[in-house]
Amino acid sequence: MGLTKTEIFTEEQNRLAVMLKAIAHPARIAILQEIIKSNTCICGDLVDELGLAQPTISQHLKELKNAGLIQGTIDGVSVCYCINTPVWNELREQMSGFFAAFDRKVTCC
Amino acid sequence: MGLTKTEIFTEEQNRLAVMLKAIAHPARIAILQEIIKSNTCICGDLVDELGLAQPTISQHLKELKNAGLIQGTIDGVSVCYCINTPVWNELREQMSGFFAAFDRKVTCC
DNA sequence: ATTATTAATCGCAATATTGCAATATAAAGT
DNA sequence: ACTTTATATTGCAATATTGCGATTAATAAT
Repeated sequence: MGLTKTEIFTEEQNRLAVMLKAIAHPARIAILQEIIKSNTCICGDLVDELGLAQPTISQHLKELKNAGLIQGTIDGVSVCYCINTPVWNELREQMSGFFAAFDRKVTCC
Repeated sequence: MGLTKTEIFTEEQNRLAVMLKAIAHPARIAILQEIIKSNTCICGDLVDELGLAQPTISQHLKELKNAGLIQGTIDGVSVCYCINTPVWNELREQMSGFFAAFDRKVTCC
């Protein structure tokens, strides 16, 4: 085994899991924070900023891109990464729905 | 290798990664949604609701509990699970900080 | 053409995750 | 004490993730 049973869950649940899984790593959180702070980022900047090797950063960027959270545009020799707004908004809405659902509950076991 | 370099990241980044990693699975998203909807939940309800075996649900509950997102109270033969409000609020604030940081940015590469 | 510069890919070893059958634990009812 | 009910733990096979050295690809500068 070792394979997630995606077929028994809704499309929304699977989508949200993919997006959150992409963020759920300290390096990728740091990368996203850096991109948000600087608006755009190239791989080399992140290698200098965080203490990780270039292939490692490149792979994390790839995972964030696969999840749709960031987009990369070729800019000469380098690649310019930035937040992919539509997907970012999708995530924001999913999460706020999540939080809103609990919002006013206080009673617990 | 195969070990995340937690030491080079901030405490906040690592904390957020742990919380998001716990949520980042469709089964655990479904479990959290069910708990939020019903306010409290026992393991057996979730086994009936989702199509997963009892040990599998139990393990997912354990991971959510380890991350601090839920808490379980023994209630006779069963265990009553509910959202752990302080940690849930911590997550909410971290995420809203995240979203707020990007909020008004539109320019991209 | 040659050489930097920048980023992606490959290959690998170490480790983590996923799902479940089998089993164990523990409280409640008889 | 015995049985039922509800959950946790163990052990295992399949798969996924993590990090990086070595290499490759592709553009830019000389």
